[in-house]
Amino acid sequence: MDKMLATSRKTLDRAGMRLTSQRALILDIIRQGHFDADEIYRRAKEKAPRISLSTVYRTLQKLKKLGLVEELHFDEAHHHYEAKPTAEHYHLVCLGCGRVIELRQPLSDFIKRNVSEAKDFDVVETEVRVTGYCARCRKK
Amino acid sequence: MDKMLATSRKTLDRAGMRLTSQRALILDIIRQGHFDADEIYRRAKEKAPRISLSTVYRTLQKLKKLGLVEELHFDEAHHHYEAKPTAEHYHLVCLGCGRVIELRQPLSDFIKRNVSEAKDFDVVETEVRVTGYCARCRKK
DNA sequence: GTTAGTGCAAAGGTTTTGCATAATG
DNA sequence: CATTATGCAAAACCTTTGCACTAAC
Repeated sequence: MDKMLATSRKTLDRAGMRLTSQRALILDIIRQGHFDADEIYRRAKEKAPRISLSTVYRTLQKLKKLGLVEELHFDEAHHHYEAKPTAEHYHLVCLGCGRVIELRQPLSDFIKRNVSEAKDFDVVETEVRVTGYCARCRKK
Repeated sequence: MDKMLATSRKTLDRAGMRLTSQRALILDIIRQGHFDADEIYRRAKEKAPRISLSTVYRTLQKLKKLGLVEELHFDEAHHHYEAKPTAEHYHLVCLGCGRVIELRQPLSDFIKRNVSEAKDFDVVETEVRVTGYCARCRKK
C-alpha cells in the first residue's frame, strides 16, 4: 500500500467511506491514465474477476465527489476519468487515432484572470479540450 | 425567410440536402441559444407538434457535419448545440443555477500557439469550459 | 417522378438503482 | 455487529436505426 493510497484512505475515512479492495483497485487503475468506465471495468476484472460494472460507476461517482478523480468529456459517447490531484494540464484529443495527449500549460491563470475580470465569475474548474491531428496522423 | 436561412439553404443545397420545414425550424431554434436535443424538441413541438425526436437528432447530426451547428459538452448527461458560425467564444457554466454565459476572449490564438509549439499538433477545434459560480449564485 | 427526409417504434449503448448478500471499521 | 459497499438484474436515459410513408426538388 503506497503513499497515495494512504492519502486516499484518509480522504475516504474523513467522508465515512470504506476503503474496499475494489476501490483501491479502481484508484490504482485510474492513476495509470485516462479511461472510460468500461475500460476501467475491463482492467479491474483482470485482477478481480467478480467486480461489477455498477461498482465501477458508483466508485467513480463517489471519488469524483471527494475530489480524488476528475471526470473529462473527450468524446461524445463516454466520460473519461483521471486521478487527482494532478498538475494543471489539459488535453489534446487526436481525431485520427483517438490518442489523448496531456499538455501542461499555465492556462488556467490566464483564463481565470480574464474570466473573473470580465464576468465576476467564481471559477471552480477549467476544462480545455483541443481536438485536431497529432504529428503521426497528419502525415497520412 | 431571413438572410441566415438563405445562407443555410445554400449550404444544404451544396450538400444535396433539402431544406425542410423541420430543418428550418430547428435552425431557427438553435440560433436562440444553447440547448440540448430534448429542449430543441420541446420548443420545436410548439410550432410543429408532429415533429419527432429522431428528426431533431438526425438534423443536429447533419448540421454538425455541415458546420452549421456546433456540439458542446457542458454537463455530463447531454450534448448541447449552438449555431455556427459565431465569433470565437467559450462558456462559463454556473454550478449553482446552470446558466451558461458566453465569454468572448481571444483564447484560441493563445492556445493554438502554445499547443502547436509544444506538441506539433494540428489544431482543429478548441473547447473551453469553465465551471464555477456566477455573481448571483455566489451571494448565497 | 426520384430521391431524400420524416415519424414511429424498436433497438443500442451508457449509466443508475433496488435489493439481498458480503465485507469493513 | 452496525453500517457501508457489492453484485446482480432490471430500469432509466440518451441516441441511433429500420422501414413504410411523405415531401422536396
